[in-house]
Amino acid sequence: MTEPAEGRVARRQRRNRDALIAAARDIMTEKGVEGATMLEIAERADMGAGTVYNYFRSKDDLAIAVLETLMHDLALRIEQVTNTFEDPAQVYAFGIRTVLDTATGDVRWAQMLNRSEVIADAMFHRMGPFAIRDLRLASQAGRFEVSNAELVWRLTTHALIGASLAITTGQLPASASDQIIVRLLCMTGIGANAAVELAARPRPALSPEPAYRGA
Amino acid sequence: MTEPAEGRVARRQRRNRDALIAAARDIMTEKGVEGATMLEIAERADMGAGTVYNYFRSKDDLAIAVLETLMHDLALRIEQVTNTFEDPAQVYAFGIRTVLDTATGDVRWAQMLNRSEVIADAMFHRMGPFAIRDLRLASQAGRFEVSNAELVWRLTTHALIGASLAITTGQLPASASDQIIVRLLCMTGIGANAAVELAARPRPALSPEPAYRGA
DNA sequence: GCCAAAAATGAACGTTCGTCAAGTTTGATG
DNA sequence: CATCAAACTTGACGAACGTTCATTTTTGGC
Repeated sequence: MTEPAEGRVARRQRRNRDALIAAARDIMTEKGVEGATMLEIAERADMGAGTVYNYFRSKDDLAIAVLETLMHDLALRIEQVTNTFEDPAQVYAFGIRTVLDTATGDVRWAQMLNRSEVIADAMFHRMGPFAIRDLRLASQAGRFEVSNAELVWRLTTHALIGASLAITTGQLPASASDQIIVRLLCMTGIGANAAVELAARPRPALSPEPAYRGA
Repeated sequence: MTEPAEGRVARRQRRNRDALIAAARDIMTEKGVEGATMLEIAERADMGAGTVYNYFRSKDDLAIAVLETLMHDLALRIEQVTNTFEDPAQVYAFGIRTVLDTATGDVRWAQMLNRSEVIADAMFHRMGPFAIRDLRLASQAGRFEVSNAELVWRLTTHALIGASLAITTGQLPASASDQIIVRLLCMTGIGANAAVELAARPRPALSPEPAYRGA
């Protein structure tokens, strides 16, 4: 059969896969995606260079997997803070604000921003379940006017990554963050005034990032 | 002296530069940006491989120059149609709608979309003077509520390119175009209802693209 | 303990971008 | 017109990359 059972083999393969992602994440953090070579990644994961291709079809595939771990972790940490909020619109606002701050402040994100379409796509899929849920909740509560939450989230991810790139490359000042969030909130159909108010609310701190222990 | 006069040398250099852009545009149209090699481009422009680097610092520089010619041409053709419009908000709406249709329908654009950040940046700079002017005119007329037109345009370019990429890769249906334009118009601070109305107005056809004759 | 099948290996391959020393053209000057 | 320095062109070249593949090693059911 093609899938007899989830046995020891599958577990070992998952461990190797995770080791590769961890190694790639470390090296790509130091040298950027293009600067990281497949040979170096394989060596840090204690494998031959060819073995990597048993787990990832290409270098791009591996880079995407790395990004997805970063994003999933961030989404969970955001949720830890926002699940005490009263206003569902504020939950969404806090989320995109935190993503913007992380993308521009965290070196590991900043060095990957020049692969915009890959990052935006990963963000759409990995953080989408959280963001789209929040958009829908806020719409049901009458705070937002979003008929197609997926579409709004898709546009928001690209604009968010683009804005982050503009900030890290100095084309936009970091002080533009507030205005960026206001305009992204405008896409939810909320009025400009309400968006300004929403973006100005105090934001509690995120919990620190836990150490990576694989998947 | 460094710049004695605009003589024959400068003219020949511009001809060479234009020939390079034209050659690169052709080959990148056929094979995409990554598929085009510097050697092939140089040969089609009748130069040695090394000569290209006298005109463009890198392959990226050349790709950007190609994009900029496409965008400038499109901006002029849009202007030809919209300068008869009464409503300044409609001018902007027609512009972004046309860009979206072109980016998803024209093969030459579609094949370059996977370099999102480069395309978006070129669009920001080359079409920005037109778009930002339109945003300001519509704001002054009380149709939009935009305090920072540059920022809105920056976010719009990235969202627009991202949406185009999603459509060409099949992640979004082409029928989502209307909703995309509505949400991009929302970023101008106009209400959701007004955005829907604006996006639904009839759009006259664009004049056909003139043949490329260099610069 | 045996064996077929799956996984790992790392050297080799084909391409790539960008560089460089050598040769050629240019145009102002005497 | 002859001269010459500066600017330009050239194409072979280097270094490095992602990926492949024949070979070896490991695996796990019998």
